[in-house]
Amino acid sequence: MYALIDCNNFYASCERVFNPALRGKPIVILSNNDGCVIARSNEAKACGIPMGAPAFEYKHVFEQYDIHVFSANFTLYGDLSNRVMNILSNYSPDQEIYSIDECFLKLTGINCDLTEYGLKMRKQVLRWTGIPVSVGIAPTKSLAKAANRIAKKFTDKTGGCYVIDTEDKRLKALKWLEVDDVWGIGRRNAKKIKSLGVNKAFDFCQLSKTWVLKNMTVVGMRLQDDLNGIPTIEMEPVEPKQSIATTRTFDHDCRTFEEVRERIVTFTVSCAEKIRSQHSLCNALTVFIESNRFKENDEQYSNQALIKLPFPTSSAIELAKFALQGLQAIYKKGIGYKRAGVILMNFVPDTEYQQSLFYRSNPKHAKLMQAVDTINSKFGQQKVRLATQDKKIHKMRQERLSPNYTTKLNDIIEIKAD
DNA sequence: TCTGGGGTCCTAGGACCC
DNA sequence: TCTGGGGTCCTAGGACCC
Repeated sequence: MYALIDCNNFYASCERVFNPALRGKPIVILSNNDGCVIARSNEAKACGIPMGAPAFEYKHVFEQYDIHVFSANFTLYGDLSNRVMNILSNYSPDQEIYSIDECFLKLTGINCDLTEYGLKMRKQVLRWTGIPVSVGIAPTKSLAKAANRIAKKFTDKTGGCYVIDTEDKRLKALKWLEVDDVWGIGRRNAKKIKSLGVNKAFDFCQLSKTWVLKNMTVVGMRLQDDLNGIPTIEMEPVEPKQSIATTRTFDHDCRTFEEVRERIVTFTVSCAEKIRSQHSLCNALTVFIESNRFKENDEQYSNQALIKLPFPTSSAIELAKFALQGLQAIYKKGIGYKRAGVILMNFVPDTEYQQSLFYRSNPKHAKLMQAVDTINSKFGQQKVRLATQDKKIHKMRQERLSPNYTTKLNDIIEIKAD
């Protein structure tokens, strides 16, 4: 059996942990630059605020319903996530952390009553961290996802844990679950499936293999089996990432090459720091730039450049040079750029790689970067920067940021008493 | 004025090989 | 008039997830 444990309205719950007065009140969390709504409490959902709502368009709704608005505080959410995952790891040796707010546990060899087991997890996480979670348990991962949905939707009845352990329960769940809510069926495929008059997960399982293969590739066929109770989607071991990206939407349109160049270098430096921390070197990178798609009257342009490196490296200095080659190749004058990014890929471990006959990474850089990483981790992000980066650190708009309650040790933080 | 970010997997089609 | 057959590797783009 597999369990899927999912934190309820995770970001909103994190804000509530240290500000209990917010319990029962509507909360929304905004993306970078306070752009879009990326998380909502149940109360905020009830006010009709959709996921991804642009903050400026919904300003009046926030005021009308007295909604508490927060800038995303990923430091806080990341730390609380670690605590939740740590607790849950005690319930099975086989844990897959699937995202910041959910994980799978393989419950092989657990002989007690599974509903009790799930409720125990929920209770302990709530008491130790203040984060409410829902637990779904079933014979396959996609069914555990479905069970989790039931647990969450009918918390009053289920107490926050639902187990699919009989054929009757499996069929009942699939006949209840909408096709668009099936894990692995996205907007595009849901539309295709619905055009056949199929609306429930159960009916999706009845579709012919030929149709599924043709329209949804082998991914769809695996999902069908998994929903039918044949475990097909396995636990995934933690492995180093295959690509690492830093991408941003800017708070204004950048119209000069220098401005865009500075951002690209900063993104590259950030990516380089990330691959070093997973002990990889990269062999290729992509740079992309995009105009402002919301300004329909402006000339639209977007492009990307893939640069293959002559040698594998994780040196920010070398990577920045290659990234700028890419930028130069695609940069077009006269465009207002609104978004850009850098993606590193084709990784090899930093301990074992093929030396090129003619080119190699500057051997001094490895030590230099190590020193930079040490300094920055001790004294704060970007204390040591490349000269091509901006003199001042690019500050995001974060007008409603909560304190880093759990990770900021130097400051005294006032926590409101419950 | 303002509109998110970071990943994975799969496939079709092109380039190349003998 | 007529133009082989069977592979592999790579990449861009599209689907999905949170």
